[in-house]
Amino acid sequence: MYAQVVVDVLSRQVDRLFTYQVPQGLSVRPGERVYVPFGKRELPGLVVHLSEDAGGVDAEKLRPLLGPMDEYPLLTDDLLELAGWMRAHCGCTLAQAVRAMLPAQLRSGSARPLSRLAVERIVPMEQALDACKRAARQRALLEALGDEGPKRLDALEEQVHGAAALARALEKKGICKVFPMQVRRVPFSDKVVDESHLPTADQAQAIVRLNEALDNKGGSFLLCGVTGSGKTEVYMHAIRRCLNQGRGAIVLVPEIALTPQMAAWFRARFGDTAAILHSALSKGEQFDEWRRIRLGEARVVVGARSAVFAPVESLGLIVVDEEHEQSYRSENAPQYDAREAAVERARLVGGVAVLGSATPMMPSYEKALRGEYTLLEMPHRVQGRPMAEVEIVDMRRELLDGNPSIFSRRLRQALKETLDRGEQAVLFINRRGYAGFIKCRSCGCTPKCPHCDVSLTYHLTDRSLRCHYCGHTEPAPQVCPECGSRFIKPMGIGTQKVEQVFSQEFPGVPCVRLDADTTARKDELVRLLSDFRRKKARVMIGTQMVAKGHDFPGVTLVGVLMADLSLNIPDYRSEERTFQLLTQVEGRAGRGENPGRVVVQSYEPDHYAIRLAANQDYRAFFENELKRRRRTLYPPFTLPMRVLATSADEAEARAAAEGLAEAVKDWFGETKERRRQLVQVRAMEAPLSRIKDVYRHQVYIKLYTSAGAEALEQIQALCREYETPKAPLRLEIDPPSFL
DNA sequence: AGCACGCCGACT
DNA sequence: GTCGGCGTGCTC
Repeated sequence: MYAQVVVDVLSRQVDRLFTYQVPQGLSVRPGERVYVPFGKRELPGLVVHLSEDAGGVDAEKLRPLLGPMDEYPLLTDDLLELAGWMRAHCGCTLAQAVRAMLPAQLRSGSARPLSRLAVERIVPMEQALDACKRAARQRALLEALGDEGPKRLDALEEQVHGAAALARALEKKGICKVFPMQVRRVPFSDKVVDESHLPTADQAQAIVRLNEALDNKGGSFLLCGVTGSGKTEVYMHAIRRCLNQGRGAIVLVPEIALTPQMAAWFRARFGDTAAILHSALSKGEQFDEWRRIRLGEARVVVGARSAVFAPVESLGLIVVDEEHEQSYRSENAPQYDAREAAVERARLVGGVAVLGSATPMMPSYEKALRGEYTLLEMPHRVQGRPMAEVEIVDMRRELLDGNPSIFSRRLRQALKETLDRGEQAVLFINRRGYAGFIKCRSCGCTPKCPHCDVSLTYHLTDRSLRCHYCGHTEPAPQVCPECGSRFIKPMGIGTQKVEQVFSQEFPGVPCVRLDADTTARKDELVRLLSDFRRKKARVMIGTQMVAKGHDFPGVTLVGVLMADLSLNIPDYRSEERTFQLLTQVEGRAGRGENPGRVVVQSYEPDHYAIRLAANQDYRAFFENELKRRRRTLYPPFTLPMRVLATSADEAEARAAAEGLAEAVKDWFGETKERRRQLVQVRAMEAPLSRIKDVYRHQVYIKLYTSAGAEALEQIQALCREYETPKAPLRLEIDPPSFL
């Protein structure tokens, strides 16, 4: 018998399977970890399959594997297949893919199942009590211990002081046994509360379609439902169906630590059947949850991105909630996209994948329209609640009318009314826009790159405007090129500023500020959120994080201070992000009994992203944006990518980038067909041209979507060819930013 | 990735 | 004469 093994070495040069003899009398299964001799070393590896013959390799060369590392296979068969898919689609090695699928603690070796001392009576109760007639406290311990097998000493200590010492004494007498008992670190209540409401018509329809798919061959779905339409309820029904079929389910959420309600819900509804995986758990807790899943004790998994690899046996359903969230893309190797991995994994197991959002990513919705996913729409809120009423305030007008404050008259008035009624408000400011673009306060225009249709970035050092995509540079204008106004200057205010102005205008009103500074620690963030939910604060001022999926029933007013900030960050997705952000933040208003109201302040009040977000009209936004993407050649019509060359030696970085750019140009120039696949290639300095004395050059490459896997592989191969030990090249496909 | 083997400068 | 620099090359 022979085993094909992925050896735990990350290098590309060993990115293949190695065949080992399985020694007589040893049995290993696919998915199992084994120790193998590798050169002079002994390394962990993972068996991917077994065969009767050596598979063409010279049988003399084959060495025997040393033996299994664990008691059971760590990966399910579908995960082994998924690892192969990742190598093909994420440009990672098999070993990297496998590592991503295993809890980190398994590698460090310190992953011992946590055990606590427990005590168990080993003789009949009567005999035991008889033996300690004169020891009242030992008898007390025996009684506390009762008849139901072993109990943990730390639990007994609460009833009988000094339980440990007493137990030792009883052990000496041969009455009891003290031993370490394995415990789970996260205790769950196993009460199952089923509070399912009668589904709305929208929900019922979605549920029917998902059930149908679960009962048959599976499929991929895009659940597009407005904020407050009750997508979670739909997930719940699908999960129940799946469990009833004897299969398991995975629910991915963007950042579970921020939405403790989600975890609480699942615990309440599924009790011990649910496992929660997220980064706020200790490594040990994560491992315990992982093991419970692997051993089949937990069959519903809720977790962040990496939970898509949870080793659920006979998986039937994967839900990706808020599928538009950036956090589903992994930035460091392996660079996978959890949405794509979810769809692929569901396909491998013949199950169902559901991507849900009020504002799906452009490519997802486009796939749904093309039929790659089945589109399920939920255009109405539950219980017939109306969408919040959205008002857009033109900040150019405010300036003209002599109000230079960051609060418009409308917003100030609305805040006052809301606070007078004893209700709560959220003030949202998108600080990511701080990246430094310039904007004319009179006409609202922002200079854009003539080649790339993204905002130009203001560089203070030489007062220039630069394009982060193509490197185009021009001097910053003194007067607005559109209207001649002198009020053209860098934009951006922060949360501190808002807080300061707010407390001046509304003295004594308690407010919380929520941004990266105040929430460096996760528990601090959770505390601020719960303070606000419990109404200890009346107003919450925050960045993006206030927009995300929170349910604050007391909030009836949402103020968006500068809707334009995210509109002008130099990224082709800034229109899409602005629409998503505004739609989500507007969805925070009026989730309780009282109707919601939203005031959006903007210097570009007529921009389609702002207008259509106010109407919560996803479809119209999509159509509009798709037209722009077609015209400006961005996804889903093209695939932008860049190769980053970094080196302590500037000349090396430049040479690597320029060499690669030439080679790419040449390769695509070779045939007529390839020429049609390429939009552009260009080598340049990276926008952040030096970080910590490491020089950065980049090659910007844009391909038409028609270019297949072959083109991508070629680019990867050229990267390997043109990198040097001192100037490594890293390919980033559709990177989140070009800095 | 490691850890070899392999061929050229300053030290006991 | 050796110890040791890190440049290629292989690992079932």
